[in-house]
Amino acid sequence: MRSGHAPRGVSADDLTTRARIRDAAVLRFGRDGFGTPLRAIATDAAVSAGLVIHHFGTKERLREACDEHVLDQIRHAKQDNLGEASGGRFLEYLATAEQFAPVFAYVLRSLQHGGPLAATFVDHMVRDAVDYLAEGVAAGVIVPSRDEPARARYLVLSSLGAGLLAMTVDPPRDPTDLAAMMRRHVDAITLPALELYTEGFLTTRRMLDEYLLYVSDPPPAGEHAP
Amino acid sequence: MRSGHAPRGVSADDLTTRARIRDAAVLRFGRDGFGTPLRAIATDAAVSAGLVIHHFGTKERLREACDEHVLDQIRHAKQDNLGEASGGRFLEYLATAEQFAPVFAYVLRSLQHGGPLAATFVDHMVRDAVDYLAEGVAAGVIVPSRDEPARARYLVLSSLGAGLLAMTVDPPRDPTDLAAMMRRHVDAITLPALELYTEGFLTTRRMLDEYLLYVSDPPPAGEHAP
DNA sequence: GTCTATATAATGATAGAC
DNA sequence: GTCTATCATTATATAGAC
Repeated sequence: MRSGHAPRGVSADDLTTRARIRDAAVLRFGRDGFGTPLRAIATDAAVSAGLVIHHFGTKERLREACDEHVLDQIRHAKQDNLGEASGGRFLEYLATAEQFAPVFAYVLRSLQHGGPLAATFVDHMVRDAVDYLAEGVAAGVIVPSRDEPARARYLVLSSLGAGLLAMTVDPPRDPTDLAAMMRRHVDAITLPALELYTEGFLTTRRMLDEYLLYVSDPPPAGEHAP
Repeated sequence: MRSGHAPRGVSADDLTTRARIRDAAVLRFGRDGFGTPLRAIATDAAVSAGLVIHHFGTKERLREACDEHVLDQIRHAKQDNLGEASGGRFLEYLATAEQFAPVFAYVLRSLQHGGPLAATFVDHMVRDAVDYLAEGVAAGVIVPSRDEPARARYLVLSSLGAGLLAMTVDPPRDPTDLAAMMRRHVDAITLPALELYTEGFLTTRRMLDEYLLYVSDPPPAGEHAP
C-alpha cells in the first residue's frame, strides 16, 4: 500500500483557485456541516465571498462540486487499492489513511445529512459487499443467506449506521486524531460485531419463524406485532 | 395495550399557551430539523414570534424544553407498557403507536443531529437491552457474550443506526404513513438482522481471533490493520 | 400574557471597478 | 479573475404598548 500517496493531482499548492475553494469547502462541510457560511470557506481559501459565487454560482452548486470531487477521490482510492484492502476493509483504509481524512469526514457528514452522495456511497458499498460476501460463501467461510442482496445492504447499513450513530451521540474530543477514533470504533463496534458474527446470538429459530409468518400476513394498520 | 391512550395530559386544547408552543416546536423540530425558524413554530402555535421568546428566552432553551418533555413522554410510555412491550420491542411500539409519532420523529431527529437527548435516549435503550439480554441468556435462548455491556450497546447502536441511516439515505415519501415506514423497516432491517442473529454469519473463528490479537497489540499509528 | 414594531446580526447573492 | 461594496432576505432577540 503506497503510504505517502497523495490524492489525485493534489500535490501541494499547484491548484487552481477554483480547486482550492472546493477543497476548503470539502474540509469545512466535513468538519462543521453543510450549514457552514460561504464566508468561512472563502476565508479558508484566502479569497473573497464573491469569488466563491463567481466560480460556483450558488452554494448548492458548490456542494455538488464537492460531492463530485469526493466521489472521484473514492473511486481512485479504490482503484489504487484493488485487491489490497478489499471489501469490508475499504472503509477502514479510508479512515486510517491520513490523506483521505477530509474525504472521510465529508462522507460521514453526507451520510448524516442525506443527499445524493450519501445514497451513491451506500450503493457503492453494497455492491462491493455483495461480491465480497459471495466470495466468502463460495469459500465456505460465510453462511449463505435467504436473500443475499438484502443481507449485503443490511450489513452495510448496520456497520455504517452504528459507527455514525456512536460518533454522533458521543463525538470525539479531537476529530483530527484518527488513531483514537479508530480505537474507539474497534472497541465499540468492530469487536462486538465480530463476536456476534462468529459466536452467534440466538439459540432458537422461534423469533425468525414468527417474523416470517408476520411478513406473509401482516396485521391491519394501527395494530402492533404479536 | 391501551390503544387510544393519549400522551400525558395532552387531551385536546386544554393546554397552556406555553405548552402549545412547545408541542408545535416538537412537531416542527422532528419534521424539519432544528434549523426550523422560530416564526414557523410561532405560526403553528398561532402566536407571535415574540411570545415564543417571552416564554422560553432563547431558541436553545426552547429546544431544551422539548428535550425534557419528550424524555418525559418516553418515560411514561415505558411505564404504561411495562411487561407488555418489553426490551427490544419498545422502539417498535413507539413507532407504531400513532399518538407518539411526534415524539418518535423528534427522537430520530435528535439521534441524527446529536445533543444531550440523543445520548440519554441511547443510554436508556442500552440499559433496557442489558436486562433484556440477561433474561434471554438465563432462559437459554441467547448465547452469552464475552462482554455483555459492550454487546448490549453495540446491538442498540446497530439497530438504531441502521434504521436511521436507511431513512436518511432513502427518505420515506410520506413521513406520516407510519405503516409504510414500518413495512420498509421490517424488510430492510428487521428480517436480515433476525436471519443473521438466528442462522449466523461466519463459519470460522479466524477473523475474531485475529482481531483479538490486534487489540492486545495494536500497530503504530499511521499503519493499517494487517 | 400577548402583540406590534424594531434592533441587530448574519446569510446568500449581485454589481461594477480593477 | 478577483476584489469591494452593497442588496435583499432572514434570523434571533428586544422594547414597549395594550
